[in-house]
Amino acid sequence: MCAHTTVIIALSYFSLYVKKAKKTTIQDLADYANVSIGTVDRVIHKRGKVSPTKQKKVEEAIKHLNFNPNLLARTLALGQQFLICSLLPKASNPNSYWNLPKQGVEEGVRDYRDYGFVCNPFEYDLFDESSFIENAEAVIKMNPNGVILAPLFEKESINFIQILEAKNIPYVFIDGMVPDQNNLSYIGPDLKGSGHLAGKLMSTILDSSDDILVLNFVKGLENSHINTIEKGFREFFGSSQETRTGKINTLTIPSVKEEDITRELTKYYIKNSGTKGVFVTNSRAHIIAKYHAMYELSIKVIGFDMLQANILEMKCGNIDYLISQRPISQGSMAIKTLFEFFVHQKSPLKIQHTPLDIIIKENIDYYINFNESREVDQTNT
Amino acid sequence: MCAHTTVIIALSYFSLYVKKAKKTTIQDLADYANVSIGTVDRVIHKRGKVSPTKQKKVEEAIKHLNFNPNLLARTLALGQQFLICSLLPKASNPNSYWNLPKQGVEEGVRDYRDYGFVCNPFEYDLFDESSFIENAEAVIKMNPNGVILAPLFEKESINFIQILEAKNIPYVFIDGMVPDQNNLSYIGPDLKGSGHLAGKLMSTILDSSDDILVLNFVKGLENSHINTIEKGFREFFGSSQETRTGKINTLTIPSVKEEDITRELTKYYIKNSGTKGVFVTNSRAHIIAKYHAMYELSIKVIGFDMLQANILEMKCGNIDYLISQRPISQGSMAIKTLFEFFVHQKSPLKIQHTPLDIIIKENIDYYINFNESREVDQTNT
DNA sequence: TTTAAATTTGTGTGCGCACACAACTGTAAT
DNA sequence: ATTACAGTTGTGTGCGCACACAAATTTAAA
Repeated sequence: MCAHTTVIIALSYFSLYVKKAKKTTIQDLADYANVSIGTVDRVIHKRGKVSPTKQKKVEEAIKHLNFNPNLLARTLALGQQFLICSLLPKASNPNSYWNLPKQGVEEGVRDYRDYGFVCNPFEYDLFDESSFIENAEAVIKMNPNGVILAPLFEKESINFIQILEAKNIPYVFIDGMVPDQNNLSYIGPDLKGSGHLAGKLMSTILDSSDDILVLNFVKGLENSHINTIEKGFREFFGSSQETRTGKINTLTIPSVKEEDITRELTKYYIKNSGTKGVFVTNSRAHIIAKYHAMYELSIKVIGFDMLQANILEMKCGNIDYLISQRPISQGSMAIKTLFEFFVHQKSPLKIQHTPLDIIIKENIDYYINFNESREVDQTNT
Repeated sequence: MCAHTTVIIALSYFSLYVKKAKKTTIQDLADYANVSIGTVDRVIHKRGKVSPTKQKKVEEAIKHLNFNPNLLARTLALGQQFLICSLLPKASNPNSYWNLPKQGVEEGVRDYRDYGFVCNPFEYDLFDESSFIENAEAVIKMNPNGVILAPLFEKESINFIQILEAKNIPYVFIDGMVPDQNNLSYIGPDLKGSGHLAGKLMSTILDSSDDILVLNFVKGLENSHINTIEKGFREFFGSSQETRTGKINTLTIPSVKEEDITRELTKYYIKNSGTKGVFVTNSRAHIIAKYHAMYELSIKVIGFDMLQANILEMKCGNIDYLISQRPISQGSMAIKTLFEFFVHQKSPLKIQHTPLDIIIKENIDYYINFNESREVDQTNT
């Protein structure tokens, strides 16, 4: 203890102000309570085997000295690893939507690498349930500490979840969710709200007599939550003051092949020439934007997410609004949520809605690369 | 080395998959290069005194084994403290703008507490240069490791900065900046762009014949960057396709007292009854929103930032658009930037523009409390 | 050739914590 | 009174790293 004091004096001589922020350690607690650090340790971790007298003294010391354990030291001592498995749809190409949450997860893991966080990504085919099942089994085999899941296939997800719960593995949903589950948290948009917002935006750029098309580019079962989005969209116009005279139609194109899409759109537009606005319920607004440009149609377009292709079309003026649900943040927040849960022992909110960013030509540049802004890796000084 | 191997086997027996993520340590490097950790240390820190042969061997080991130092251990060993001083305007009340960056700074510091980050906030009077000078001197006296500065008083800021540079203390600007300085980074909005965006939004809700008022609530020298914002606003209409026939006037009210404001507004509106939209160049849009409500004027309002008062007025329909420049993020990013610089040795981008979020009634809820969403502090399991 | 002085290497300590283990207390059984 | 045995309490080790210092090696000087 004597030596300890000397050190503090020597340091405070060196830099007077800095050292007063000295944090209290378990040794400080032990000194204060006149016990050994072993006893302090027992109190902190509730291991029992401590006499009531000392128990109380230590607890008082913790309060009095405002003790907060140094998580760096704790992590170092425990040497634990946190294996996180993500189970997300496979991105069809380098610029497609599902790269973004994945990128966010990677960023998050990088932040917590030293805390022993490791991520093992699994990807399933968006159009193939059996691929989901296979990958889910692979995840289970890894016996991870935590799971990040985009539960696009509801039924299969529930099966998966049940195994996770049996093995006591916490999981968070991102991008979409299955209701009434014991997930640690859901991180993603309020789907209904996003449809509602799209409705509002559409109403500001159209007259009430204009016809609207709700366009679903979908294949197979991908649409688990698209229904919710469209419902929100229609609800907006239902509850709106202004009485619309224009129609709102829905067109679902169950294909992503260009010729199919072109044919279906042409069929639709020839029949519905009063269409003045299109709401695309996923991230593929760029497809119809290109179509409009090709046939010189001046039809308003609202879609989701800042894919490279969407950014381009917006800058050309072929997309009017994009609603971003911060896919990258979803990934990094999922990791951060698990980190807080495991390391800081904090239970997250069960629902963490990501903001719905309204993107137009005038503010799009500030969103591009915002997440990557700190990735410059140049040694300083 | 033998003992070491045994440990790995024993652990991998226990949990097969987790352990394969074992990270390489300086001891691994030493073993690989047939030197002691001391030599490895010298190579890593470029302390010299290493023979070329071993130098190369160690460097090869670093590459071959993909060594990344454990920053937790490093931080723990160094036991260093990073004292950050923030120098921001004082918030006039608990709900005013300047609480938000401050809050962000606090959040950031909490994240990096264990890394020895400590913040000492200084606040100056927004309307009093001498208060700035006093506080700047106090900051210098603290001899901090880094500084976060909102340089509202340009001249005084430059003086302050020069001292910082002489003492080799890195500093970041938030919210506003002084051009051509050696700041580590600027974190905040693109001011001109924010005016531009406001112009765009205004144009979507007004006819081209409507008159517009640009309203500056200002006192003293607070307006260093308000000029830039207004310039961006006017530039939008200058460059816009549509030829406006309506006027754009500017009114500057050099007071924050209610009776002054009411009088000036009334004087203005009586003379300019064609006014259909108001652009408030700072966070005080709620003031004029209340005025409009009182006198039953249906005039569109666009302003900045999600203060409690602005949120309320927006929900009542008295504010049409709010542009948020993410003040909380600015604070936390400033800390994160300094953290990356000090701990990870990463130089940040010199300009980190925060996104300009477009807030309307339909998406405002998703922004409220988004930053606080992970603050639930309940022990789990 | 011996000694001194660089130069290059290796070792020991501590950062704050968790955990295994050793060393104490006291009480009940023999 | 002696042993046994819980119930307590204290000590030692290592996590990965930085840094002070000691040891070993080479080189220069005498």
